[in-house]
Amino acid sequence: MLGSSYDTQNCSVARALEVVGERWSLLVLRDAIRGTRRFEDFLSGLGIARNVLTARLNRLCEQGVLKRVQYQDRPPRHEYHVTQKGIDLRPVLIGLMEWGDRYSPSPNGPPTILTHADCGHDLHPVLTCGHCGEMVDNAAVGIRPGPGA
Amino acid sequence: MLGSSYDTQNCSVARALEVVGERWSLLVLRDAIRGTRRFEDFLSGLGIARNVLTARLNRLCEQGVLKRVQYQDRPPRHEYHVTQKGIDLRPVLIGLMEWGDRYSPSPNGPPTILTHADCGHDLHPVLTCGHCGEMVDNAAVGIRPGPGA
DNA sequence: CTAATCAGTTGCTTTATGCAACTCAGTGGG
DNA sequence: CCCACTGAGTTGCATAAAGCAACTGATTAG
Repeated sequence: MLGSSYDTQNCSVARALEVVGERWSLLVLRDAIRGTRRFEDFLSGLGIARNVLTARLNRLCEQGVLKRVQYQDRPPRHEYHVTQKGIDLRPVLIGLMEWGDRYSPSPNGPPTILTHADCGHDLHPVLTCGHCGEMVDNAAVGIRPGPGA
Repeated sequence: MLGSSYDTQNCSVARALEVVGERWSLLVLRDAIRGTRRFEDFLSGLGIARNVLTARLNRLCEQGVLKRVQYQDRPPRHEYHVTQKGIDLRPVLIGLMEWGDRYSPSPNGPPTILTHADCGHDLHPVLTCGHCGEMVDNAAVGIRPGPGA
């Protein structure tokens, strides 16, 4: 990133954004989660510049969000596969998607709809408390300093 | 943002990132949600450059994520308050926070802990299906094109 | 009269990004 | 053999964004 990064901060959000906060990173990941694996496919799907795509893929691989896998020799070619670490960012992408749909909707309706395989319905995830299972509304969220504060 | 933005894409994630995808935007919002309201407080909390902070606050206000509120005349001064639109991004911030804590933990433990006022416990939110209420694991998420595709 | 505070603005330098052109290894056709 | 084509980059250059320090302007504090 730029000269001084977010590292003066002791914040988990900032640490996450160090990894995926650069321009295009989350969109590359979104495509990767959707199944895109090859350089040229990311390129045409995103409209990103080639050199920037190279940089993003390398960084995401370094950070373990993607993994480079060789799929042929002669000439050596590789694809980019999402790792568990990458998949675990899906809640963030889903959050952005729901928010984008609500506040900057596309004219004809949402371009992508998630489905829940377990119940077969369209998926609009909600945050629930991992402890009591209740839906978390924003007013009920408190913040307190943790041990690393 | 830069010359060609994400707008060649028909994607809700991209539209959301048009609004909050620039460097610092989400961190400004995080501080605003935590209660920061004044220019100098954002500045010292973030380590961002003054001119960049000006630009981010203006853009977030334009987009309705923050609202500029005058709190005195002579000299006229304003604070920045989070709107509902901004608060609705909290799931995204929470997602980044949980992911950052898991994969780039700070050495002494998480710096910030969320609490759930309704049950009194620490909050580790999980995504659940808005329809069937089951916890959504990533394997169960499907994607299909929506009407705006 | 001077210093301090808050909220910016201005000017200049360093990074990132965008874009087009080029490389390189191998494939397919004539 | 010669030529075009594909996939995955690399290089060079122009533009845009970010970082940094210094400056402005209104007002209150000493």
